[in-house]
Amino acid sequence: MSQRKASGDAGRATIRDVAERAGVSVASVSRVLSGNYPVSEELRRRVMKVVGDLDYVTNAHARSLAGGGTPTVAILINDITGAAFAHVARGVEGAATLRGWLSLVGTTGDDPERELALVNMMRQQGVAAVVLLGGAYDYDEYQLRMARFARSLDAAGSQLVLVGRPPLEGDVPATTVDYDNEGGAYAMASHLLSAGHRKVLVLPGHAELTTAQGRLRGARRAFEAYGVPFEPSMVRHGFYDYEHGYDAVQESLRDGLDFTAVLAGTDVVAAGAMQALRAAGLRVPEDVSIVGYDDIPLASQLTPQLTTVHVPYEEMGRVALRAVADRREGGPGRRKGDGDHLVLGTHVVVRNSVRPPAPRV
Amino acid sequence: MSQRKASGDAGRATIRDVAERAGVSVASVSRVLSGNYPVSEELRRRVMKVVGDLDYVTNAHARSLAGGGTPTVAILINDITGAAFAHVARGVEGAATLRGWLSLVGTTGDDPERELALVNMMRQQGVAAVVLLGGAYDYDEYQLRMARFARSLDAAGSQLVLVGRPPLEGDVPATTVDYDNEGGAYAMASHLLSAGHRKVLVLPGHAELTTAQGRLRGARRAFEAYGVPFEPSMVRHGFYDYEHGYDAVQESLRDGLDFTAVLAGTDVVAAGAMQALRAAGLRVPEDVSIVGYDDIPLASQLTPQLTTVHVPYEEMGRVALRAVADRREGGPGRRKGDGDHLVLGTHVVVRNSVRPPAPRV
DNA sequence: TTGAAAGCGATACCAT
DNA sequence: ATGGTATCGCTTTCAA
Repeated sequence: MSQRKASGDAGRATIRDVAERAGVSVASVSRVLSGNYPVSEELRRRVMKVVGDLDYVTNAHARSLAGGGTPTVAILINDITGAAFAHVARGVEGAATLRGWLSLVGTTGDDPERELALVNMMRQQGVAAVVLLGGAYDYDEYQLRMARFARSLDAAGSQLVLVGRPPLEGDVPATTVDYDNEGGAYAMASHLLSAGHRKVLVLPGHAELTTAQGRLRGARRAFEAYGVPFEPSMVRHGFYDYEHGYDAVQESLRDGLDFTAVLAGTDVVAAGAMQALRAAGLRVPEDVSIVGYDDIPLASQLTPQLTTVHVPYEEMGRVALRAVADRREGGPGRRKGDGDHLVLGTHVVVRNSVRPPAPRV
Repeated sequence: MSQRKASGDAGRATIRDVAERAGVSVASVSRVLSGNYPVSEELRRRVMKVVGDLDYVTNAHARSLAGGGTPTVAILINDITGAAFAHVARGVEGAATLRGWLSLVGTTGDDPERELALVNMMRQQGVAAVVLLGGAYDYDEYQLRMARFARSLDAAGSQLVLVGRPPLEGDVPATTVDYDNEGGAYAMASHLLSAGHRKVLVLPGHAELTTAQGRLRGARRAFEAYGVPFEPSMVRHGFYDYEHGYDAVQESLRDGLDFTAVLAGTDVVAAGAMQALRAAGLRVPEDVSIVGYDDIPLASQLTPQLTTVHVPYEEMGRVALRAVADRREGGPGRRKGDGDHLVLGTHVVVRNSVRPPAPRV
């Protein structure tokens, strides 16, 4: 009987417990378990037997400290509840798990304080990378903030990855995985214009949000291309939620705005708009056409099914993780400190929510 | 200049770097940072200055090893993409963050192998608890599997928490946070019956899934209470997805089944059913009524808005985390090894998808 | 192939 | 109030 522990049940078994009980050295146990070193069949057998008996698992903290350790990615998001987030997260988590990596998740709730606290927490954890998800509110301070994160993480041997927002300015050690936001909006608006719509209610999202800005730019460009004047009065800003879509349409109707189509900033906003239209006795798409953006499952679950812009969220997640992994292994011909910028394509998915405008009354 | 590191930039700064540079002992630095010990103002100032300059953060692994460390909860789920999951996760994550805890996330994809691998991985991480989310497929092996998880985790000073599924049988050290699944189904079915419906198409979900079983039981009990015969031929099993709802209704229609209402196992299934009904030229709720289950945002975004059963997902998440925290601190009058079973209430949310059945043709 | 021992970075006990 | 140091559990030279 060993002196310390009466008889092996106090707390968690350690590698030493396994070694003693198997009558071998801790080094040997370590080697058997890591599997990255030649060991005799006999040794492996004896060790594994004890490991099974004791239901032993390695202490990840000790392992990390000593050099080994499972890489971990941290996913940070404003609100875990969005469908778009879920798909990016699935992409990241799936790719991470495939490589045996772990995924941490944190929500910032749009609070810079919490964001900072979380980034530091992740830095303490020694994560391989911090992945920031979703559009950002591009205030003055924002660029500095992110640059600081990037450098802190980089200095600690970690990385900052921005997903779904524009790359940072200047020479900042961060990777960006983005999608052709403006292009998608351009194509979507063109679709509406080519169907004959000229009076379009535009609900791009919150004015300070990078994604909303891009979508608005794309729409405006399409109008220009079609030689159709873009009326600022037809633009209503607001959050990317159902209520905003509902309220914006309801108010526009009340204000006597004249429109034959709604270009919504997201599918959820489109859903709200649709409901408001119907509440006002208007039919979709017979009286008013509606298009969304994101192509989350909701888009095809609405009636009529929504014509929208497909964004490859899950793939973005996978791409982000691959970028992290590549970079860790000293990516091909890539200076450390270099910022990568990857852009994935978007495309319009035509369903049943658009019809040519009804002849003017 | 110290001998090892040329000049403080190799990798991450350690507590020793901070101590040297501040001209104090590592013990002092530790005390300043932990803040759980009296230190002079002067010392604190000097240390914090250096900490700022070096952008130092403590190594979480070392800290854990040495005794301290941030508690972490692991959330395990089949598919991260479900709305119900998102809300439970938000509850858990929110409550965790509130306490300064971290949240790990893993997806099992319905694969027992991956589930086991993940549980072990979490055990290695020394998590405070593993929270398993969502209904389970209750095969024979299931109970044994979970019991094994529970004991392993318990032996390692961790915990197993089951959320959204029935408690385990026997004396297993696991906590269960569940909702009144059967009661909700009973109420929902009663609502339909009291509106006059007698021919109801029931889509409870996959037959082996605990949640589906409970919902089916609830429905059956309601029929009995109303003295209405429950026709097995009116029940169609399938996955909890949009396609199942669509296909089940389409096939039922094709098979000439006679029904005036659909009792769907989830809101998503209801959405699919709704679409299929409309594709067949039937109006909701004028021709056929529909009810769902879960009360995810989708339910109120559909047209007509769905009458459904509200499940307090987010609260379940919070409750689960609180249970973990309580237990860690030696919960009030609770033997270690005791399994807790918490059940939250559900209730029907009446919206616009139900009408009394149309007079028979 | 296997074992002994030196760290990894922090905490906390024991001195001072 | 502050400093020295054993220790946490594991990996990894270095020897044998």
